[in-house]
Amino acid sequence: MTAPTPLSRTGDAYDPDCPTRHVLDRIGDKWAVLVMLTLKDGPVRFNDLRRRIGAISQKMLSQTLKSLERDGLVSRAAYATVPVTVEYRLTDMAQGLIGILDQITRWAEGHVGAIMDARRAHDAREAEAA
Amino acid sequence: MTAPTPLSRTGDAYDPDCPTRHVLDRIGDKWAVLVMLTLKDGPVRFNDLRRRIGAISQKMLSQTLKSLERDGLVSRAAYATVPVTVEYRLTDMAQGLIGILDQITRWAEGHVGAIMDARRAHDAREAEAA
DNA sequence: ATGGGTAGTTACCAATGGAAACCAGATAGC
DNA sequence: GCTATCTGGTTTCCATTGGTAACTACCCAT
Repeated sequence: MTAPTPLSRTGDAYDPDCPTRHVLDRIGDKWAVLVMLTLKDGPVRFNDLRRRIGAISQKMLSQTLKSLERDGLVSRAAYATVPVTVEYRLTDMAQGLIGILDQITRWAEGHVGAIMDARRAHDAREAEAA
Repeated sequence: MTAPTPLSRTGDAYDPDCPTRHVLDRIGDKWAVLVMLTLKDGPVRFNDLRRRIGAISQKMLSQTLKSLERDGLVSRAAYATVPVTVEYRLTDMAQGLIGILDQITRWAEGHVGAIMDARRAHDAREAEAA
């Protein structure tokens, strides 16, 4: 490292300055992934999202939607209906990501048993050692 | 599973009691993903992992490795060498997951430009509104 | 005028994450 | 013997984050 070198090697996710890392941080956001997955079958309203996800607070939902919108992954549309309707939907860019996210949920569903077994075995070994 | 009611619908990641959610939470862990990606080409020692990832603290690395080991995604092997050598490697189960994680990094690398553009456009609109 | 629906924001508090110090055991240098 | 350095962590403390619940604001129905 002789020079300033802000020339982020695109393949290197370890460099905190590498923009790829920002994207990875978005994936590494509990709620963002869940929100995107909830939107994959079409637009959903704010309170409807909240009810579907269940465990999310209004604050975190609002915050998560804002950052997803900022990143161009979700778009917001407000309609001047009786009580204001605000619909959130995935952008075209997000569609490709959803496919991968779906693979993860499928992997998770397929391996959740093995993971739970591993946990039980591990905890048993722990208890034994204690 | 003779237990009362925790009959989690396996397809429902929204139920906080659903075990799939636990797996998703593991993916939704910034460091866990980065650690697994670092281990994908073979076993790596503790301090070596720390140096490669760079931005991670010892505490978080230790914590992350422990939970990955508990979930059966990473295995730990200690060798009685001069200074103790501890190697971490991905388990067979984790190999399938790595493939999907790799797709995410590839997606991220391909779309990081569009995301940064979206952010800039969004921030410009924000500033204008203010 | 009270309750309920819409979509959020705000304030306050608990939990999490990060920085840096510290621990334990052994080797190497002076 | 004393200090430095390597290994792989643990502990401590503080800042940031996330969650809970209350509040805004507007409109409709009873």
